[in-house]
Amino acid sequence: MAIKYELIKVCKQSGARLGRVHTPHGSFDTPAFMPVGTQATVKTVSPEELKAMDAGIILSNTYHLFLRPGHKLIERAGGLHRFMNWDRAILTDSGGFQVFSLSAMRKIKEEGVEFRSHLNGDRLFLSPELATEIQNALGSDIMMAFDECPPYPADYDYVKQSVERTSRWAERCLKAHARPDDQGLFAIVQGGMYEDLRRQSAADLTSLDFPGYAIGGLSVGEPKDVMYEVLDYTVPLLPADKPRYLMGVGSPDALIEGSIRGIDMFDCVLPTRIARNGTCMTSRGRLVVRNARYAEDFGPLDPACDCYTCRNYSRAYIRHLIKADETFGIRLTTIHNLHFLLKLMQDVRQAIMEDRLLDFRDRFFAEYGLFDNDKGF
RNA sequence: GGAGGGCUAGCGAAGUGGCCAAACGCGGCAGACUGUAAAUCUGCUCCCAGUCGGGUUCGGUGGUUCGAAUCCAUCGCCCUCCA
Repeated sequence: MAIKYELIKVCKQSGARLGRVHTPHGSFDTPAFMPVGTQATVKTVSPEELKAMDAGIILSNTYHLFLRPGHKLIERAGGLHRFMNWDRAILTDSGGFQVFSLSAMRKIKEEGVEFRSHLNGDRLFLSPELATEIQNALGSDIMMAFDECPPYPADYDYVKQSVERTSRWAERCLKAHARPDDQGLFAIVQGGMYEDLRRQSAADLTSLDFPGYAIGGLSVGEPKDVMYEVLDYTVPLLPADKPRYLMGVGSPDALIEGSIRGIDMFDCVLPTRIARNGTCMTSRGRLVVRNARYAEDFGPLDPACDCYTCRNYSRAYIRHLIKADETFGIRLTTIHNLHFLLKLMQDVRQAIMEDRLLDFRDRFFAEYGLFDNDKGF
């Protein structure tokens, strides 16, 4: 087995899990946040910078690399790790999310999904077998099963057939998987906001014994309390000896709430995307550094932060760079936001170790508020 | 001295009798962003009210007209060419 989960400790106060996931490219501690590098790069930052901020695993994307530059090319380059000069763990998403995000230009069939390339309109076809073959060629440490991520809201009958198809597809991925000793294949539990469908999905997939399980189809527009409710009844359906991965979640409050509910892995484009759009995560809430109020603010983004950006640059300077379209500006905000989340997860792990994650959450929220609130300090 | 062209909202630039408070771009202000079609997208950007609505504009002034950024006269300023 390529992927092993080691449970280190359960927080007595919250039930959260402290653990370690072992991969062919090193281990990472959980709960963990995984930066997203869709096109074989975490936008604007180098592998060295990612390591400096303690990223142990990053994401990449099957659909995007299949289109460009092509998985065969990456295979010839010696695999994705070598191609992008990243020697720690890589998780590749299967393209299932693109079934959701590119819904206007694809058609779902039992065999797979027909896409029109978002780059040039080419007709493409992605199936469980092809998504698996591509990920085998890329050589990621963790591969994801090709799933269908239904939108929110979606009616019960639709989600039910989607769950059943996702289960059939997961089984096909498992069969097609050519390198189980080198790469772990995770299945994705769907079921929308319907408890019995989540139960059905989890039962289907856990019977196939994957080395890890993801929860998909959340953070697609539903209210946060709905997402937490789904987690409350879905996480307990997953085996305790395997990592549990909540896909697409990355606001600071949700990382803490997810950890409390027993999630081990998270990924999200939020920190990197909002960074490029001039918004920063700070210990005191969201800070839109491009706002005029920071034009002459010569202090750091977050006084409580010790990242490269906060140690060396002011809000006024970063605002100037972003307003002037200088790429260094979005590099600085990206570095800060990633550091912020990675550090947050370190703090979460420490709190689990000391059985005080609920206390930590309360203190964090008192300072931070919810992600939506800009305290604008 | 002569001939021609021009002056429109913070900037650039359309508009050449009514559908014009005036396209579009830039700049400015704000918002959104959650397994990345995103260094993107959306809204606002003369003044007051801020839902309706009201007021003052298209170099200045004076005309023509039911009606003028648009036509006429005149003044000012800018640019090009010839002397």
